[in-house]
Amino acid sequence: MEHKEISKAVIARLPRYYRYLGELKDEKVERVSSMELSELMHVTASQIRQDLNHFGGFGQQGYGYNVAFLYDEIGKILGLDQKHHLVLIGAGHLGQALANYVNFERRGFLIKGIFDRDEKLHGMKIRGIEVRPMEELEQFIRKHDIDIGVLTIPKNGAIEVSETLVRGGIKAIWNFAHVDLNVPDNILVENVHLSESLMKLSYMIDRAKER
Amino acid sequence: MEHKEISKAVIARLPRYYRYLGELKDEKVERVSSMELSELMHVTASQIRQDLNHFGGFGQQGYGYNVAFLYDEIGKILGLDQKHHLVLIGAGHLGQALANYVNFERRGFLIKGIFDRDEKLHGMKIRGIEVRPMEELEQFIRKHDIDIGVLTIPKNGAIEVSETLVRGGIKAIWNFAHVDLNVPDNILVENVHLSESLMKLSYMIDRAKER
DNA sequence: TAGATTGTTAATCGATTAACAATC
DNA sequence: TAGATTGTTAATCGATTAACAATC
Repeated sequence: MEHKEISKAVIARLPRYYRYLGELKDEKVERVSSMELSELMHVTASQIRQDLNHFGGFGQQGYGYNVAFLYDEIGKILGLDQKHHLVLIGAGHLGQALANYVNFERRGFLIKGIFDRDEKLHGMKIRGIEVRPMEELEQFIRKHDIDIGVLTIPKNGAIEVSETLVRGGIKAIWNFAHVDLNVPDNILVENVHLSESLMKLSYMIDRAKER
Repeated sequence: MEHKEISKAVIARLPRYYRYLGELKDEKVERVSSMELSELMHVTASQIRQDLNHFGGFGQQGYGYNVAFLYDEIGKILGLDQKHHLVLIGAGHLGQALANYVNFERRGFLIKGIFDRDEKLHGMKIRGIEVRPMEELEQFIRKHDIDIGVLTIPKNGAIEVSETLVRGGIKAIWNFAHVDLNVPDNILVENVHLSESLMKLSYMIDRAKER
């Protein structure tokens, strides 16, 4: 599959297509046209076709798209046909929320280890996974071939832990700490800054009021 | 303050400016130029100036921007000088993570009530806030002048609860459930779809591999 | 005043939408 | 075959970057 730098905007829309197609598939819908999908998702049919064509022709003229096929193809594009090994750093509520979220596992994201600074938590099990001390983190990544580190710790420790993750050979960091990590270029970072999301909402509320 | 439809992209960047300015302020930095900030944040100086000028001239030629002043101004734009009243629906791990996050409160986001379907949780207190039954939700919103409903429940219940929130007179919904809510136009929705965020990361990992 | 740096206009770049020929 | 709908090119729209005059 060739690809000449697909824009972030396109990629950001793929999971949403995937979700809608999954729902259609569950409803046993066999085919869908870009126009039907467009009405369902409130985006233009043109955008759907344009987006999908970045990855090759999944549809068929006069017919539309086969739901199950397109669902699988987008899944492959998103790498959901592969297993990813994660470690979770920070066994607080947020960490536990993620660890308990069954759907991640269903999509191939397997939490292999959980780490926390607090020794009172060590040995405790969350969904069968033991909480380990930070000292073991670097070794653990190496030994268990971990792809993704999930940072659910306060921002103070985040930078230091991100360096440990990098030393261990992680490929990507899913960062919930409210800092921008400064990692080498080949390490991928996806930030989830919840307070920034809330501030956006706050902005919108105040504007809406004025009208 | 006039404003002619400021784009979402600009607004999405404001909280990040706010964060960096807060840090500079804590370090007792008095002034900052768009170029200094640009290097710190890895964005163009041009973009910073362009963004800020949507809201009026906060800087001064030959000087730059006063950190404390700009911090406050952006805070006001984001509505952080005002109190917002929230209710949290879903007292699971994610809900508890949010309820325990002190910084929200510091920024004026006050959790007034927590609701859950599970009656075993009723009466339990999270950071001093009692968990209440869903039946009381609509009344509670009206009575306590609630702005924002936070949905930290599985997607099955989310649509129904969002309707209750709307009936109660909520202004905005911070939605962590993996569905798109279909609410009236005047209700604002900010989605946090964690699994979609993780899928983006997965996509990037698989691309990086191929090179 | 001279130097620095903003505010703002103009140029570029990229993403979205529209249109339509290709084709199932 | 005729009708439908894609794949794809072209047109539009918007966002980012560059440039520079205004001004502190």
